[in-house]
Order: sequence, then C-alpha cells, then structure tokens
Amino acid sequence: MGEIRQAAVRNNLLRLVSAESFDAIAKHLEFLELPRGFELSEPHEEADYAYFPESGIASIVARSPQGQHAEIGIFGRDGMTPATVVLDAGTDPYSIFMQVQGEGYRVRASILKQMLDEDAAVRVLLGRYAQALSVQGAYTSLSNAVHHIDERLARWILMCHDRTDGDEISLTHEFLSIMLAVRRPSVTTALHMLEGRKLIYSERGMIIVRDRPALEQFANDAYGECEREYFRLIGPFS
Amino acid sequence: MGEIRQAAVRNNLLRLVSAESFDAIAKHLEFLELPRGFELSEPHEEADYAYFPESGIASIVARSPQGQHAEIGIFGRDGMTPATVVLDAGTDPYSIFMQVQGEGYRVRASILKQMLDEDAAVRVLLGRYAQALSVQGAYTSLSNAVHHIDERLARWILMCHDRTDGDEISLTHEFLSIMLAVRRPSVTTALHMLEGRKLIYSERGMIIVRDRPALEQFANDAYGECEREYFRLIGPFS
DNA sequence: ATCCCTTTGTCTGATACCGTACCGAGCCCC
DNA sequence: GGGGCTCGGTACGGTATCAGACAAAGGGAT
Repeated sequence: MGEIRQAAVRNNLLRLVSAESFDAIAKHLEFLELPRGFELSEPHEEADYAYFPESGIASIVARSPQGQHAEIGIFGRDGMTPATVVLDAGTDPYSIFMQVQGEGYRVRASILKQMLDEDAAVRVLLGRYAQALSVQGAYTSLSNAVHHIDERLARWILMCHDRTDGDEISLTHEFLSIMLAVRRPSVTTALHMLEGRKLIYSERGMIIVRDRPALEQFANDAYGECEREYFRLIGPFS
Repeated sequence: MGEIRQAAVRNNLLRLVSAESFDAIAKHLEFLELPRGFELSEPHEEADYAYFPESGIASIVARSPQGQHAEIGIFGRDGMTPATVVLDAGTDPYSIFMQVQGEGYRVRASILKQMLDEDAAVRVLLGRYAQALSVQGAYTSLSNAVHHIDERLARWILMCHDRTDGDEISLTHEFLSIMLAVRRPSVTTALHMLEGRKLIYSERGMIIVRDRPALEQFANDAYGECEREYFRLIGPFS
C-alpha cells in the first residue's frame, strides 16, 4: 500500500482522477485477487468496500422476489462498485459478483465517501460513471425486449471482449444463460450459430473471439449505443 | 410566478425540499399544461428546462440505432426530468414525453443546475431520485427478460395507477404496445385476460382499475421491488 | 487407467408471441 | 347523419424459445 503509481494503474476511473486526488486515495487502496464468484456487493446490504477492478469482469444482477434474475450490466476496469456511493443511496438491490476472475483495488467505502464530500472533481467523475451504468442497464432492457438470443449473445461477448486483454473469455454456457436470462441449451445453439459463421471459437469453458468486426456487424442493432455514451461521459478506455 | 405555496404543490420532490430551498426555487417555477405527446426531453439534446409534473405520466424510452424502442421507466408527480442534471451528464440518450396528459412546473435547467451546486440537500435528494429511476429501469429490464406479457401489463397498469388520482387511466392499446415492446394485438388479448378476471375494465382509450389488490396479486413477481426502493430512497408519495 | 463431476450437445413436444392482414365499432366533424 | 379517421377485435400461419430429460465428452483426482 501507499506506493501505487497512477500511470501503472489500469482501472480507467482511477486513471482519470487528478494526480492530487489519486495521491489522496492511493494510500488507502488495497490490491487483491478477485476470483470467479467473488461477491463485491449483496442486495440491500451496505458495502464495506468500494472495488476498482484492474482486470476481470463483474456482473450486476437484479433478482425478483420469486428468485427470477437477469443481468442488468457488467463492468471491468472501466468501472467500479458501488456506484450508489456517489448518490448517497446507501445500498442497492443488486447482486454484484466476479464473473471472469481478475484483480483489483479496494478502499473502505467510508473513506471513499469522505473523499467524495471533499473532492468535487471525483464526485463528478463517479456521477458520470453512475449515469453510464444506468444507460447500460437501459440498453440491456431494450435488448431483452426486442433482440433475438443470438444478437444478445453477440452483444454480450463484445462487451466482455472490450473488458478483456486477449481474445479469450473464460465462461461456461450455464453462466451465459443466467446472464442472458435464457435456457442453457439456447446458449449452446446460439454459440454454434456464431461459430458456424466463423465469428468465434467455442471450447469447453472458453469463448474465443475470432472476427471482431464481423461480430459487431452481426450484433448490429444490439451493440454500440451505451459504449458511445460511456465514451461521451467518461472518455476512451482500452 | 413567485407565489407558489409549497404545501399546495403535489410533486413529491418539490414537497420534500426544505422550505428555504423551495423558496429559492419557487420564484423560477413556471406552471404549464403538459398535453399528451409533449416532449420533455429529446435524445442527445441538452434540455432547456427541468420539469416537475404535478399530474399526468411521462415515459422514458430508449431507442436503438435501427429504431427499435422500449420503455425503461415512467414518472409522474413522484419524479422529474432530466435526472442527469444532478450527475453532470449533460444529455441522455432517451426520449421523454407525456403519455397521460397532466400539468406541472418547469424551471430553466441552468437555474436548477446552479441551485444544485449551492444546495447539498437538494443535490442529495435528486441524486437519490436518479438512483430510484435507475432501479426502475433495472426491474423493467428484468421484467422484459423473464415475465409474460400479461404480468408485465399488470405491472405497467399498477405503476400508472400509482401516479394517477382516480382509477381511470387514459391510454390506447397502441401506446401500451410500444411501452411493453410487444404487438398491439397482444395487448388487446392481455387486456381481455385481465378484464375476464375482473381486475380492470377496458374501454376505448381508457383502462379502469377495478380490483387493485387482485391486480397486484396477479402481477405478483413483476411488481413491488422498485416501489419499495423508491420508498426507501425518497419516502412515501400518494 | 478409472471414477466422478462438470460442462456441453441433442431431442421431443409444447407454447407464447410474432407479422400481417382485415374488418367492425366508436367518435369527431362538417 | 353520413364520411372519414382512429381505435379495437380477431384470425392465420410461422417461429423463437421454453421445459425437461438424457447422453456424450472433457478433465481432475485417486
């Protein structure tokens, strides 16, 4: 702790705060592994820590009273949790957990909160991130309503690819089916479809992007809007 | 202008600010009719005014590049637009327009923005409202993904009923079909279903809630979560 | 190797919903 | 009180997806 160089950090939000703000927060940052399944936040519970992933992918899932669930958004080194901290909301009703393992920094939520009170620039940045996340949820909603499974799957693979270093994404069909709120066998067939078009390779527990431009073209209407909105609100990341 | 009594106001957010904050904003409030179809905000355009409805219902719709669309949330006197103002986001990608005619106040966005900079309590309130709206979007997403048309329709009627004075909601099937992102005839059949169960009456251009508790029971898994979250974040309204 | 467990592939029938089209009914307006 | 428009009801074939079950294949541990 206390000797993290901002230039070496990969999390986009941590990179974008001013050097002064970064120094203020850096001494409280703790680096840790984020294994698959790691819970970053549980529904209706006040989070002890805020997490800023350096790698890996986290999933935000809403659950109905009867236990139905659907993913409303994902983030990796483009984001953080809990976004509610900047809105003084205390808790949110979501499960947030690591879906592709990675690493990241965490800081006590109380410390981050205090920083936000004192540092308007950081407050603005995280506020804009909260908006980007909300827009991501909105477009997930649209996609759930109007797009076919294979398009939604393509969208989802693209969104993961954006947040991953190579072309390999480590995921099971089972997991994908939860994320897309469809049956597991539907994922299998949809993946075969994408594989047949030579857009991806699919192996046991692994999806490999083979032709990203064609994949974007296939996802077509389902991909792009909320990425553009992130770019407008926060800026580029890669 | 300038002589609006806070106790006479019906918009929940305006009611909840302190008397001092209200006095500061009241002199800038302008009362106006909000006819059906009135545009409160257009996608990617900076809004000139912020609107606080006193009655009627506004709809927030996301549009895909190809022109597909789906509703992600609604608000009436429980809310305001643009929620982005508190997040310094400038614009959002949604169409926001009146769906059931009503009345409301508006204030120049620049004035509201300035107030937010100076008044932390108002900033917190609107921030929490932004969160409530985001959660509403998340549960719309969940509903789009996992619930059947008739349940979603019931949910939607309940949400409108919450924001209406009587039991009558003035809406065409066409409009409903856009909101639920389904075919118009599907709405017709679903409404018949609800009518057959004696939960509503349905007339030309009008839906009348007949048995609200039973309607809630029917909507079951689809209704309630985001209402509870609004209550937690903001408080009751009625 | 052998066992076991996770993950993936495939099948069957059922169904919710779609796209499209067409017609009837209510309502406004001259 | 008829013309025309909006709105609602209904019908038909088509298909994307579901529900559930089962079998095969990969991979780790003994």
